[in-house]
Amino acid sequence: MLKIHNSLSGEKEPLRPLVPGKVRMYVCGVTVYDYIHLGHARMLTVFDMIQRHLRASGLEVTYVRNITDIDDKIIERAAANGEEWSALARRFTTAMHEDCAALRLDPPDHEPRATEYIGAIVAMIETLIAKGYAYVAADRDVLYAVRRFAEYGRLSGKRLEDLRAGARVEIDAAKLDPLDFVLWKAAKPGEPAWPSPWGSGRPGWHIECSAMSTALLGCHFDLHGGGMDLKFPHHENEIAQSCAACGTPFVNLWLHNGFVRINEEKMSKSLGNFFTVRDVLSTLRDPEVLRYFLISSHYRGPINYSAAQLAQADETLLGLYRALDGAAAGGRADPRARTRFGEAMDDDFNTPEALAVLQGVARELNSAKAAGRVADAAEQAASLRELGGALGLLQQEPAVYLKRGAGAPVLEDAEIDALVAARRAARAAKDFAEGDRIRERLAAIGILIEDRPGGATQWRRA
RNA sequence: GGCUAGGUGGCAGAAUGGUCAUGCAGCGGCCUGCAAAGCCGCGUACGCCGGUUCGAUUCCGACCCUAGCCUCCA
Repeated sequence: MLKIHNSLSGEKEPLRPLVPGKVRMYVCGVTVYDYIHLGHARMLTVFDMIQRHLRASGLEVTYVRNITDIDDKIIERAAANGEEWSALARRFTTAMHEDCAALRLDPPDHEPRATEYIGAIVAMIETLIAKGYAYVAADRDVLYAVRRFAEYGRLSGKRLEDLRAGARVEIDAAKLDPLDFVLWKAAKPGEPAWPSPWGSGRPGWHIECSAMSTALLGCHFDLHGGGMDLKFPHHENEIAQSCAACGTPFVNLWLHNGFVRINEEKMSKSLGNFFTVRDVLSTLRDPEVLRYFLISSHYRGPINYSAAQLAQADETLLGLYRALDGAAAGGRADPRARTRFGEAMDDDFNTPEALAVLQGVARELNSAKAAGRVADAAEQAASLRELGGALGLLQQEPAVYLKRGAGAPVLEDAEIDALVAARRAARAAKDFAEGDRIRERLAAIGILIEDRPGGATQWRRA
């Protein structure tokens, strides 16, 4: 039975889809004004993992992940570059898609862009004004009147008075309440703008998500996710907008992933301590290492990033591929491993536990290989591939994976094969000194030799 | 200041009221010409102080510490 931690209640709850067998899920995607960083990578990977497990559980999933392609930062960055804002947004959307593909993320079923939904956004704001939840301020911005929504603060566990007391924002004279937020921003000269009943302007960030999720999933749907930092105010505001406009409940389960930290601090642009996905990937043997690292701790907890941690993930993944290497294909997965794995994943997507199941399978696989139990080994290999696949791992050809190194190769594969053959000949002639010399020469350039029973030799890049 | 998560062995990281997490690193053994890989085994881990209990890392309370949110943010 699948249980999921709901940010709304703070407890694990069974997933009860509104339409039996079907799950509608919305995740706040990225604002495309720069290359995505590791924080985005974690969010994207976590919800990809979740989406995969829901489907693997037999549910029909509609996964929506938006793109914010118009906002202040896009406009600023484009102006700084002397670039058209829409060109910049397109450029970084393409870059994000490349990074997602490298991480082997399934594309969402829908990937709406805010600028494609201006009509729906304007309509929703009109409804909010008509129902008395929004007002046009003196500066022509349209604001949401937070005090009109009784439930405001429920998701984040905050009360309006506390928020006001701690508010670090300067009181804006145009606002009825300091916490009122912008639905529609009146355009300043030279800024991109769309026509509206309140004059030309552009949507605020919060209303985009409400309008897009409602347009694609309806007023009331099952799952909504995003990074921890979006809980307040973004998700709180979405609830206020959607509930008020639709007059129905909005989302049943809210999921929030933890942060990526650098030296125990949140990684963020403002702290200047962020790493882009493409920079990190360029240092790795394979993007799968990053994926493994990102799911090796529970999605809700923080994860501390360092090169040492990635090296550890690399070593561990390598061990899994080594186990797979040389095992016969075609076995059937072990039902007990499948059950243990499923139970771990059903328990609020406990990927560390699921990974531990994989390790157990790998150990049995290695034992079977060492004992020459070919059929056993094939069965365990099938388990590893199937369960690894459920996490988006271990789908590559082991022999190919093992030979891949992190940087540019010093020697071509064929040259290495020749040296390995020379070593084999030397050893066959009992010239161990020569054999060892070759091995050391290869080791010096990061090529490691592993002799297999029966005289075969596997090499890999360190 | 308000609110919310946490503090587990050298490192990373789960579960759990009494028995094994798991991985990386380390040590010993087997295997190997020697290695590597693999397998087997090893290490008195649960922030601090009280309480509940036959028994607490696990439940309760106080305290200390860390991180996050309260402004854009995955």
